[in-house]
Amino acid sequence: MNSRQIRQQFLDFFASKGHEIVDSSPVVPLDDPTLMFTNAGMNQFKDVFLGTGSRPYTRVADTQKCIRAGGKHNDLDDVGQDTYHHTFFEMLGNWSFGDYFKKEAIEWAWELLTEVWGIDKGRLHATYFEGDQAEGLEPDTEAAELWKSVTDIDPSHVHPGGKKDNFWEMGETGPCGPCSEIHIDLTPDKSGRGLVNAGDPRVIELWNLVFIQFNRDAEGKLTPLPAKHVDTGMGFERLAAVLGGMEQGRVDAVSNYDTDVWTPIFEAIQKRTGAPAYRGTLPSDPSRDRKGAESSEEGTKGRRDGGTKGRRDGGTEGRRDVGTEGRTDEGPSSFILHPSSLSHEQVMIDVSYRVIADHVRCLTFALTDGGIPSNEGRGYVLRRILRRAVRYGRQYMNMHEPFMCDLVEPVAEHMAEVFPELRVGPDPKVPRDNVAHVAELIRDEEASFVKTLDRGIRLFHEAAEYARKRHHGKISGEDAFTLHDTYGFPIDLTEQMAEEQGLTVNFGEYERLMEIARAQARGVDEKDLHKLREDEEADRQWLAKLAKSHIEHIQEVVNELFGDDVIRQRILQGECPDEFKYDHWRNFDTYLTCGFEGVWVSSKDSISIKKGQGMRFCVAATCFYAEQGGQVSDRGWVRTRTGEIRIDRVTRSKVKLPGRTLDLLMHEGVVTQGEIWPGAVCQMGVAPEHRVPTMQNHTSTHMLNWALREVLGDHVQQKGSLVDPEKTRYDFSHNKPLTDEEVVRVEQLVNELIEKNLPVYVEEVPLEKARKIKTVRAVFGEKYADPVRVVSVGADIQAMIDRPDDREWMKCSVELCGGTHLKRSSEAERFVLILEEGVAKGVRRLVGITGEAARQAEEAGQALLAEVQALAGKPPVAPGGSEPSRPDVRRDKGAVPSRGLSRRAGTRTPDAAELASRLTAFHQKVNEAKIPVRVRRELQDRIGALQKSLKEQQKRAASVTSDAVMDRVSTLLESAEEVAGVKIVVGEVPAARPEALRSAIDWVRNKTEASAVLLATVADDKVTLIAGMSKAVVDKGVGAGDLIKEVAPLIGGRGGGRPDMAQGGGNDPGSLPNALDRARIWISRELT
RNA sequence: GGGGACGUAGCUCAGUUGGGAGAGCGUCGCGUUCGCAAUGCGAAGGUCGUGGGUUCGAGUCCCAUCGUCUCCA
Repeated sequence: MNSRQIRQQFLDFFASKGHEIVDSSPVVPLDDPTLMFTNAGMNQFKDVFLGTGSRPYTRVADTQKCIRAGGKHNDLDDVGQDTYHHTFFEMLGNWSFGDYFKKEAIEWAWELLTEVWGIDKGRLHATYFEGDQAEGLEPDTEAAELWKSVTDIDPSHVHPGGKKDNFWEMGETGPCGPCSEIHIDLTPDKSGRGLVNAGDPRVIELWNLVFIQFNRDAEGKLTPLPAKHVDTGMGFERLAAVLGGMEQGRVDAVSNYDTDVWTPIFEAIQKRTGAPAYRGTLPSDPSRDRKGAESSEEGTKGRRDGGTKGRRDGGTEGRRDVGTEGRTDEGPSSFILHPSSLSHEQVMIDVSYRVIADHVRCLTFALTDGGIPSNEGRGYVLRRILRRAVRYGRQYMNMHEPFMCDLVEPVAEHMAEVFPELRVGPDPKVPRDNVAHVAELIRDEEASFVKTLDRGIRLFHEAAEYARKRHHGKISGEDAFTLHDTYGFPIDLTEQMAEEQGLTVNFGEYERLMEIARAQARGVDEKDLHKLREDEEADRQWLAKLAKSHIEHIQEVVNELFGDDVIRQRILQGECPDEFKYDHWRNFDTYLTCGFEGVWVSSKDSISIKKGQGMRFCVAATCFYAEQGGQVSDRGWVRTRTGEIRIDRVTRSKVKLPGRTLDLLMHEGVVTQGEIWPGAVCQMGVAPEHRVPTMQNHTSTHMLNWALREVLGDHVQQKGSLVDPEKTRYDFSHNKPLTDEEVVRVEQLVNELIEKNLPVYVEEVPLEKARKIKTVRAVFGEKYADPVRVVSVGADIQAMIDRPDDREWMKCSVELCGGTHLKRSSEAERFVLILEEGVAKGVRRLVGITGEAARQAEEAGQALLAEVQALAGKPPVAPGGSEPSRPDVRRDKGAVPSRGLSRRAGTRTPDAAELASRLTAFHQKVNEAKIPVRVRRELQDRIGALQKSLKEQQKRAASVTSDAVMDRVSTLLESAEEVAGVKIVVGEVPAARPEALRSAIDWVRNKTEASAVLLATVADDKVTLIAGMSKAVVDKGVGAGDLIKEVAPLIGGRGGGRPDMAQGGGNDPGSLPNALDRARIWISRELT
């Protein structure tokens, strides 16, 4: 029986019991940011258990892709060390939503295990919840009795279990209940009954049946649920191993890796790496050996049994390892094998097989479902998983080039039949060559990890050098920590490399630092989290109170206000109908129930909220749009007989009441006139200056989305969007910047739709039908209501439903959307893209504006274009452009500087300087301006060109001023005084850049045997001094730095530098002549 | 969410109380050679991520911001 059959038999079995068989939900839950990865079968049904969602069926079963890494359940460090930890696995499960309960769950589990799969009943044990006094929970005798009555289990195989193992909770609050686990005894003689729940690998849990029957509230109190649910989970890989082991008669040595779930992947690994074949050996005691494994805290769960289970087949004794005998506590020899023919390296090769196979499966599924390796969050977990595998491959299989990417295809080949998304990607409507896509992502990651490793190796050598010379051959814990913390160099690699060089690592110190760092991150985190929880809790309680009061009060008045029976009924249920937001948003009569200003105010309290005070309140029904689906909430006003409120924001808050959950629409605002009494009839309206541009932007977002796919291709997927009155911001998958042509084309297509004055169709349609329409855009991972609202620009929705496959619809924007839209496309007036940028690898962001704002952006763009034209139109005439070439003084040190240009030089420099500053200012202006992308790009090109030509001018100007300086300096040199064989060159020179002065000094020093030079220039009332001394002068003890220190104070400044070259300055040009005189005197005195 | 590091030439990087922006590779030019490889000489190439601040003077110090890497949760 192969694994494929086992999976199918499970599904078939529950189908035969009336279960709907559904697909696994994506393993990367893009729509649930609180959850890193799907880590249990029930994840996709969470809303059902919480009472916030429902399904068209009450019995369901599936095999769910799960990842346990990085979150609360983190098995990453254990993978490879034993036979049963995985980062990725399948969870088989069956559920009942208020349908069957304990009896059937137990009966069917027993039937499947014993009758369908024929597991020896003598090996099966069941546990039930023994009760908990502190919680006031009774033992689950119901389950215990059922085991004995509906199955033929040996009654002595039914064991009680404590809260830890037999009471399941989703979180700190919420649905929970007792559970009953089925364990299997793998001891050869079936003697394992004492080992149930003892954490012994010989008796392991196979299937967990959870009976959800309570709800835990914020105070920790448990109340029975009206609808009781069943939630079960059975690890597929483990099941396959157990069934396989029984079939082959080696129950005492089952390993998850010895099944056909893994063998094809192992074969692919061997083929790709050329490593010796997998032999199934295990490290004797992984927790004692950090080699090749992440360091881990002592006593990590699941480690205690590491060496007791070996694989034994084909009679080869060497494949077994023995856990305890001869164990040493240090050094590389702590893997003890029996017989001793297998070395540490050979064992690590087997560990590597398991690590690589597990991780490549995990990555293939995660990346397929939309995960991307990155440096934070779940992406970072994926990166770490990849790196862990790559490191094992590198260390033990000698793979120094990307290889993980080549294993994606074998995984797909093996599993795509069950999970077709491995071939075509997560969205069958947008098929892609997923294997190539995933392999490419992995290849990139592998390549960049090699970079990180190389950098780490370099730093390691520095640390090793220091250790050898100064630290008795011991790499300090601090260095090891820095290598790990800052440069991501794994500690075990540091240790291994140290060992190779005969060095050791101060591991204790490293761990101490690591612990401090950990505690720091956690401490802060916990504090924040605590605060957040408290705030949330306070708010939650307030909302619950408000909701209760709202419902009570609304009963009394609803009849006076709403004639429509259906709507009245909904209001009475506590719902706040808000469909009025689409068509009646300008003016709407409703009823305001509760208010808030620091304290909670009930509708019946005779307390009013006065002018200037803020409030949050509910209404019977509303015409306001609440924040949702990327569109911001409306703003507007509410008026009662006594006062007026300005509404700034409307949010949707879930409130849990006994037995149900309410979606409260909370209006937030400030009283602007009079006072407001809770419980008043009121009139409300949305501010059109806020709403209209928002609608323009939202409808344009849809047209943009469509245009992008037209221009760029079908790979364009929405990655996020934000619509407010100012703009629409749209993130989408695309791996390179849009070209100028693409930007123009996209904008043009949208504007064409606007000009066509197309009607915008809106209709509520059954989800199933809506999804069938060709071209309909749904956001991947998003959950939609049923029926769903379909919004189309230009295509009649009924016609689309009638002919969903018609290619005609590809020419139209069709989306599932609950937002507010225009009636006709022309109301958007005009569409302009004002930003195009990258926001993450493979994701671009566009920002568009419409209507009046778009027009203004166009105008601003044209104005700037005119401005740049003006800047370019009258560039200062380049001086000396047509002059005959001059000797370059810096190159030709002996040349006499040419004369005759000095008069011009001083006057030309400011022109270039002015243009430079104007250009900088203009650049700044362009950066801040709200202008079309295409205009911005053109402006940037123009600015770049101007900067280039400006630079050339400046260069020419600089060479002119340096000529002027050289003129002056050569005059100074001719008339220079000589003291003790040293030419003293001191004087003021024309304004020039410091570089020109320095090269002039170099020129003098080269020209003379020995010289002391001090040059000064004045610009903008500031004096710059530069001094230089020949080596001979420095040798005499006369330093340039000393000279500057002597002179600079005289002109009200300071300075300093090295003996051979120094700079200084001041802001008193008036006293410069005096200062220069003093300099000459000082130099002469120092020389004699 | 919290911590650390890094942004300098096309690439890889150096730049030490704040005082002349550098190296190697690559590119280009000129030699040596029948030609190639090899090699000699020479040159071009930099808003030191961006914006403020301190200073006579900032790649270097301070603040902010963007980007990249990395550890922890």
